[in-house]
Amino acid sequence: MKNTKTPEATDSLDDFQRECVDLFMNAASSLSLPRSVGEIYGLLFSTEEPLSLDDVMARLKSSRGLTHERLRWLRIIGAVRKVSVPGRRKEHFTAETSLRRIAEGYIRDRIEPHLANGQNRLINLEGMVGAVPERESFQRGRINQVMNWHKFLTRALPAIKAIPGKF
Amino acid sequence: MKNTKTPEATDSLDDFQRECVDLFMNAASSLSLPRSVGEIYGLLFSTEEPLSLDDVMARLKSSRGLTHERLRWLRIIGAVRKVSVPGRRKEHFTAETSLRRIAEGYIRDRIEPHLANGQNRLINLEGMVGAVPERESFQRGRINQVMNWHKFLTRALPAIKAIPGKF
DNA sequence: TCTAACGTTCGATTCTTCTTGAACACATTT
DNA sequence: AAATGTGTTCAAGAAGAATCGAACGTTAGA
Repeated sequence: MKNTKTPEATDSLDDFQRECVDLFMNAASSLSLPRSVGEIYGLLFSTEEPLSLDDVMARLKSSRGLTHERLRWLRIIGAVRKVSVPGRRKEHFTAETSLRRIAEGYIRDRIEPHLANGQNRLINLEGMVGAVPERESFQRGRINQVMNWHKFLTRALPAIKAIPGKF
Repeated sequence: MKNTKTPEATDSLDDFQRECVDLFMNAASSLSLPRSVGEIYGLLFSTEEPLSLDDVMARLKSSRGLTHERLRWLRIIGAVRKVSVPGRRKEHFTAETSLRRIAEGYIRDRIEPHLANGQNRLINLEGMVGAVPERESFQRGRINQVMNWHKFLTRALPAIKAIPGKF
């Protein structure tokens, strides 16, 4: 008879893990992220030992493709780290618990690119001002407004790194 | 022959408006909000005079129900203000241009409720610690971590109101 | 080199969310 | 009160996003 089970660690979740999975699933959807992102993060957050892709897949009963996709996203953002487990060939993953680092990654990958793009669009907008002369001053005012936002955000975002304290 | 057009103001957008609509539509979807939210905000942002629900509907060629729904959402968040236009019966709307106020509204309505809820869940989580004795210290560490996040966020969010400057 | 284990990609399917349009409710004017 | 203008709600259809699973690549060890 062949052994079809993983060597250690059960496939089912304990209460603590179930509750964490649920907690982060909710958090994810209230940030408008896919539920499965929160689900996976919650599992890793509540599990002491690093898990492989197959471990995660088995415990959350989701597909290989999806699990892979979400783990990759979490890794890019910096919410999950790849760790090598001695004696095992598979890649293993563990949760990053520094909110600061996660926020930095999220900002870097999801917000800053849009800010940079917005810069170009602003320049573009300026070329359209004054097609109707009586609206020119209103339109210039609006562009100014957006430039202020832009300036504020490009200053405020890096400031997060400078906030003291552990979080 | 009956007059089926609105008394003043054309139904079509000028270049400046079109560009703003597009700009905010993109911004909305990169914040994972419905595109139509950005579309409506962009129109109001780029239009000097307040617009009625029917004005918005006509110019964006979208349905009554949707336009109503989105305008209400924008109003609740505080990104759009209701203004009364003398001599007109309909309600009219105009864009709030203070990023600070918009952010405050968004935080108040979409983030703080989840934080409050998270508080309860944390208490709940604490009851589950130690079902397996050897995991107890790990689990306590995690709960501590989340409590730190919570503490940080409940301090950081109100701090936004205190940031000096116009934005 | 061959084989087996593992990681990655992608078309098809399922599920959510957005959007529409028409019905309803409420207020204002005649 | 009737008629008209206006605001709100909701069931059903359309569009889009999340998910699955099988096929394909890649790497490690025999």
